Amino acid sequence: MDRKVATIQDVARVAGVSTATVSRALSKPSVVAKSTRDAVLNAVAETGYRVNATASNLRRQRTGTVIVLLPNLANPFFSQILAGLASVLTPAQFGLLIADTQSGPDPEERLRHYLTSGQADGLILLDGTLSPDVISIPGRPPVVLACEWMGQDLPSVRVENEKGAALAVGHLAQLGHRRIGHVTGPRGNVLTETRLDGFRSALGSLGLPVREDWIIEGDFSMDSGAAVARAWLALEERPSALFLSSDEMAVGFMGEVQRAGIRVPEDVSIVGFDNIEISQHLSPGLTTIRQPRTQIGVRAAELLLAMIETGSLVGPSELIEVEFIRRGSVARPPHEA
Amino acid sequence: MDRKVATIQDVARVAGVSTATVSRALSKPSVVAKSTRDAVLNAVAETGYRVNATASNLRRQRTGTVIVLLPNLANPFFSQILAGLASVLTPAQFGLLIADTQSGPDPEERLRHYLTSGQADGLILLDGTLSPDVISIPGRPPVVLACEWMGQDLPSVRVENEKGAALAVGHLAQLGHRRIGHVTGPRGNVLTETRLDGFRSALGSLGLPVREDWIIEGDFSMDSGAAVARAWLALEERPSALFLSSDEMAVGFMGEVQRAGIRVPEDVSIVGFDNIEISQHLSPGLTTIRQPRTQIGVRAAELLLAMIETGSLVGPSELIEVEFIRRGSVARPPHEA
DNA sequence: TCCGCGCATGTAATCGTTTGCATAGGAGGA
DNA sequence: TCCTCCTATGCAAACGATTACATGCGCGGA
Repeated sequence: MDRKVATIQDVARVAGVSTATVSRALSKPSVVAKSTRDAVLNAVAETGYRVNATASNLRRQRTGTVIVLLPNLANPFFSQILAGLASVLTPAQFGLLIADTQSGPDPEERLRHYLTSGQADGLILLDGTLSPDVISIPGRPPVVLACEWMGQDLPSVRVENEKGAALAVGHLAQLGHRRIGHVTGPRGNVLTETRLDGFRSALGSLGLPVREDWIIEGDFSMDSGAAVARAWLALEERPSALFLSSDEMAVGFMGEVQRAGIRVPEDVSIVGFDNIEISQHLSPGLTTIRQPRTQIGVRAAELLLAMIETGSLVGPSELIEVEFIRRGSVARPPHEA
Repeated sequence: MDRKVATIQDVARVAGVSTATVSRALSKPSVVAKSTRDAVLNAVAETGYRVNATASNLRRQRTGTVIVLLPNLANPFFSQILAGLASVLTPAQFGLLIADTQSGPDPEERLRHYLTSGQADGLILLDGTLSPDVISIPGRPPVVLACEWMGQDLPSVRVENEKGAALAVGHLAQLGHRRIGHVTGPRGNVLTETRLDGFRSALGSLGLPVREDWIIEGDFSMDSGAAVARAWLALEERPSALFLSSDEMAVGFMGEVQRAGIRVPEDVSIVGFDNIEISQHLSPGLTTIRQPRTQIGVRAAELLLAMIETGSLVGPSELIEVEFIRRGSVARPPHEA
């Protein structure tokens, strides 16, 4: 009896109806009579039937797969967004094809490949470095951006990056800091540029000078934070406070300067961005801008599902709020009032 | 011409052969004559044909999907293993269905569900807390454990956990520590138990006493590390060195005691386990046992692919080596010689 | 010259669902 | 009573690939 998995045929036989009715009873229950619906459900229970997703997908001309393109899976920031994605996509019976753009040679080419291969019903882009040109490919599946992306009006989930930068700078200025520096992500990345813009205009509106030599390029990683710390230590004139475009860089920076004997926050104030889990466990705790990462993933997945459902290539965008979180890594500046 | 995606029929027509020949030319090139093979390949190039994975899967009675069951996707430790898995599975045309056991109500039930649903060609288990009973389900797909699992002879990728514990304890003892404590993961978890066993027997073979009140239960998380720190601070008699079963707990512990004014390593020596990225960026750097996480994922995926290939439920197991990494968080004990 | 063997290819069934179209039967209005 | 319309169901054709089996052809040995 149970040597093989039950098919829809078995259910139909047991319930004494046709396979069409079984299919309908399961997918649109409203169109079948209550009595037959019950008979079908009983037969399903009796046979242990589970619909074969592959066959269903084939017939319905979909793949049941969503591709996620991200720069680095090992980065906890992305993996938490991924957790949000999975929590929506998995219950909706979609598989996740994860493509790490760092691991291959040509990310742009990979993106183009996925858009044309018909391997997925939709695409979620977490890599802000990819060029937006490719999305004009005809016949491509719906795409949602879960990171900012320049000048594109694709559906996206965005974060209030400018506001985050303004919150950081505003708090530092309020404490009395006038010499405020910034550590960016890699140039060209949209997160980098938006936060940098926010930083610049926040300084401007507070009447504080923008010192270009205090804007230092990093790449969001802890290693680059440590490298920036060494550069900062070598400056003749140092900013008294630093806003870093990611918590990871802030961690790397703080560790490196502490090992060099600098005290945080007495000698330098530090503000990060992200509120990764570790931020509250450092000594001192890291002041930062919180982004709800899981929520970003959840919303992006919901947006994409809606587009897949309707077969549309356009859709709404979502703005996710940020929040300033004060911890021990900031204080009044050392010398000035 | 290109208004729809090309099917194998189109290729066959263009190449002037049957669909069977096209299929063979692509999947087992050796059985078709060179001339026809070339004709087929040209036709493929001309039409832009890509095999429809869904149809192929249906016919071949597979799903093209591998399910990964892990306790917490947002944990960088697991996401890095996931990166290793993806780097093997994605090129092999397998999708990844990620199931977070924390997000649902009944993990055991979920596992049973996945084993019976026929939704996947294979399963990878990263959650050491799940009970091994379920694997006796008839007709289940192949399973690989990428974490230790008690007394099971399922194919698995294991790490030298006992040896790691021994390395940690050995190093501390060599520095002169005689009062060494241990912070475990959650009880019942296999990693927890193996490392605890390693800790106990290492102390034993060094002739050092095992103080049960110095063995404190955590749950691998930073938060629990901080909680343990508060417990440690409250002890009348404190161990001078602590081996923690995860770097995350060590981070939480170190941050908390530092904020309480304790100096690391002058007042207490700390050794973690994992070598997560942040370990080297802390101040002081965290001494730890390195586990190559990406490699664990890669090997697990390779093992599973081999089993899927051969249709076998058994396979070899793999032992991954660990390495002791000394950083600033350990020193000679404060009082004793 | 004929037979048989093996290689390369074609024919067609099959995987398990979904769904457009056809149909039966019942209700309700004239 | 008859006709119409609607609802619930069945029939059968897809979806696109793979593969067992059949076939045709050429070549070598007897």
